[in-house]
Parts: sequence; structure tokens; C-alpha cells
Amino acid sequence: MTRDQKINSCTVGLEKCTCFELLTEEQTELIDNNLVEVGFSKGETICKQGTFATHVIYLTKGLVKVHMDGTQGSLILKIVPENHLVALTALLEGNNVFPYSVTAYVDSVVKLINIATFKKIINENAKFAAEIINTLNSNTLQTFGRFYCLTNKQAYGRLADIILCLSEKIFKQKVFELLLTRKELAELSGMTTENVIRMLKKFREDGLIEMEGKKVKIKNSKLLKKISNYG
Amino acid sequence: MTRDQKINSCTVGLEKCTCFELLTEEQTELIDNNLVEVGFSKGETICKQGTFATHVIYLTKGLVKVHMDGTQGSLILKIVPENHLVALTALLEGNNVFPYSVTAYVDSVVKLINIATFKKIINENAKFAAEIINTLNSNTLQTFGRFYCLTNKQAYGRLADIILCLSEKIFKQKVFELLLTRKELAELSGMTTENVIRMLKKFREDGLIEMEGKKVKIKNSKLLKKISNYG
DNA sequence: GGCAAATATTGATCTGGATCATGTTATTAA
DNA sequence: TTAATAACATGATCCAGATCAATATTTGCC
Repeated sequence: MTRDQKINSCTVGLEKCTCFELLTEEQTELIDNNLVEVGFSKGETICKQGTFATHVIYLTKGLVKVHMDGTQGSLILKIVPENHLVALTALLEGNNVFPYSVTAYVDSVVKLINIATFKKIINENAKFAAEIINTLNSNTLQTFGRFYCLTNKQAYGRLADIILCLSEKIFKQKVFELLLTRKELAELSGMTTENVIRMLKKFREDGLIEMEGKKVKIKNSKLLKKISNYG
Repeated sequence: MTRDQKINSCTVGLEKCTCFELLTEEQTELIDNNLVEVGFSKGETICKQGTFATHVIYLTKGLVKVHMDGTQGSLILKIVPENHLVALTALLEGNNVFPYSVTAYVDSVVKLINIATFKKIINENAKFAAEIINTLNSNTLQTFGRFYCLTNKQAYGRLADIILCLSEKIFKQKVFELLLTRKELAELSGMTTENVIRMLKKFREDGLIEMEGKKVKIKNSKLLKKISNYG
């Protein structure tokens, strides 16, 4: 069996959400009349696991994490940047509560879209539904990659993954302001804060990255990718 | 923060697929004219990660595993029992290859539905599309549970999960014929074969299960659930 | 029916990363 | 301005589960 398939283990979806362009004028108006726009500060819970799912969330501005909390601790399923739909799982019939929480990493703005309205439009507009199917599949693929990363890679590989993901997908630059604390990085890469610190130090010593305060600079992304890819 | 949420970590979807009941006569005929039914023997690859995704798979009979293989080994994303759609991710626009492989655990029969036909119907029939959205969301929820299980639980908890899942969701009995080898159980619960054997022995010694040849009997499902739930 | 190849089992050893302890430096709030 | 709190850092120890090694047992198949 060949085991050389490249698996994308990045944490965020890439594509901008385009589904709303497929609505009729009437449907656009219906949505607009059935949503509220709300701001959340850094650290605030946008939706809480276990509460009634009365709306779908569209992130207008900011960066959020989607996480499940259980008896054995917390798992970050994904992080979502702006211009993305967030809580589509809420659409599932017969499951009227959020299966996860959504928390703001930075100050964020969301549109809360009434779920009944959203469902109504899906059932009326097949093109819109098709685009939602596309979004769901894209999310799934994303999650599978992260799933693989967290279960099959070693700690160095997981951390390299997260750093590359932040650089390439979120901030889209080699040099960026790290918004996340070591603790948050640890949660994201599925290890302890202490180990994130130790490993970042190692990365610095080996000339893979440079850090000054909150500024992070990718020095050797090729080798970083190798580490991500080996484990 | 409360951390007492019950998370379903079972590996398979529950609901029977009902989407085809929503088709018009014409659409049903269109599907029927664009599918082939194929049998696969135990162990055979039904679709291979990285090959062109030309069809959606509907499992008529049998039991299959969906898995991703990469440089760091293999990950079983889920197992799927009969009467379920399997490779819906293939629908994703711009992603024309299967992101995972599907392999038969036992002799199985599948319907391979032409993907263009499937997409055409989604774009024409909003109710059908809505049902597909429902299925996708159900799958997602399922995967999240397994994701949580594999990343946050200890080995005993993971094994207990798999045994309960097999008993309750797949075979729907307290006593069942274990179709899977120790090695397959190990893959499924994310540990080594040796440890599966040791832990099964421990479960037997502690009176949680009874085993005779391939027959497995759940003796104390309450305690087994506790182990699954603690870790 | 026999033999090669999986599969199952058990014990000994090793190790990646968690946990614990302790201290230092930034923020935040009062 | 300072007290409190959270973030950052580093070293010492520990442990769940992997890896390795060495049979036993089953299964498929010519």
C-alpha cells in the first residue's frame, strides 16, 4: 500500500462563502429581515454547546474557534476566519441544539440568521442548496485533514502545521502578529502549553522561525513543511 | 466552564437514507439509468483515495470502512453500514478525486451513481438537496464525535466505545459475531493490536464482556459505558 | 491434509509527551 | 503605583501506550 498521499491538515476553510449571490431579490430580502448583526469581544462565547440552535452564524469580521467540550476535555474542531458560515450543523433536522461552542479569538462581528428562514430558502432554491452542500463538503474535507493531523502526527508535526496554517491561510504572510497565546496554540495543536514553548524554542534554535514579541517570521518554510509532513 | 456534555462517539451513522423517496418518477428513472450495481469481496477496495471521483457510492449490503492514508499511517474516519450513502464528499466542486478510500469489511454490494447525474438532480430538486444537506450534517456530527473520542479519550475508553458501537449500532444485539480481527479493532480504536488484546483480556477478567471464538457478549454495558465516558 | 501465511497472545523494554514544581515577566485592574 | 492575575519559561519526573521479541493458534488454499 502506498502511503504518500499529501493530506491538507490546515485548520481553516479557504474559499469565501458565495452562496448568498444565488438568492433571488425576494429571498435576499427575506434573509435580511430575519437576521441580526452582533459584535463579540475577544474571548466571548458566540454560541454555546448544548443550547438551542435557533440560528446559523455568518462571520462578517474576526476569527473564531469551534470547539467541543466533554468530560475528557476540550477539542478545537476548526478555526474559522471572516466571510464564512460557521454553524451549519445547526441545520440538522431532529437535532435542535448546537453540538459545539463557538468562541471569538479576537473582536468579531457575526450575522445571526434565523434557522427556519434559512431552511425555507434551502427547500425553495436548489442552486442555493447545492452551494451549501459544497460548503459542507469543503468543511468536511477540512475537518478530515485536521482529524488526520491530530491523531496521526507527532507533536512537532502538529505544531509546524498550525504555524504554517496561520501564516499561509489566515494571515497570508511570512511575517505576522501572533494573536494566539501559547496556551491557545497548545489547545489548537493538541498538546500542553509547556511543550508548545519548548518546541517553539527548538524551532527558533534550528532557524525555522524568528520571534520578537508577538511578531512571528517564517524563516524556513520548506523545512517546516517537511516536519509537518513527516510528523 | 462545565465539561459534562455527553458526546456521541459512535462510529456509524444511524438513520437510513431516505433521500431517494423525494425524487420525481423521471428523476428516479434518470438515476436508475446512470448507476451500476457491483459486488465487492471482504477486503476489497471499493474506491481508492486519489483516484478520480466519478460516482457517489450507495451501500446496498455489507459493511465498509472509510479511511485516509498518508505518510504518518492510516486513519479510519468512519465505518458505514448498509443502506447508507458513502462518498458524498466526491460532490465537492473543484475537487475531483476521492479524499479517502473505502474498503469492504465483509462481502458488500454497492450502487455506483454517476456524479454528474447526482449533481444535476441536486440542482433541480431542492427537497432532495435539503435531504442531502441533512445527511451531510448527520455525518459531520458523527465524525466530530469520533474525532473527540480518538483525540481526547484514553485507550480503554476508546475500545469500550468501539465495542458498544458494534453492539448497539451495527449488530443491535448484546451478543454478536465479531467480524473484525484484533488488528482491525486496533485500527478502529487508534491503538496497537497488542494493546487491544491486553485490554480485551482485562475487560474479560473484569466481567465486562464474554468471548468465545468470534462470539462477543456484553455482560455489563453500564460499566462499559462508564469507562467509555470517563476515558 | 498439510503447510505457508495471517492472526492471536504474552512479556520485556522504551519513549514522547504529560505532569509537576518553581520562577520570571507581562498585563490588567483597582 | 502597586497588587493581582495571566502568560511565558525551564528543569525534573512519570506514565500510558508503543515497540520489540518470541511463541501459539488459526485460516486459507494448493
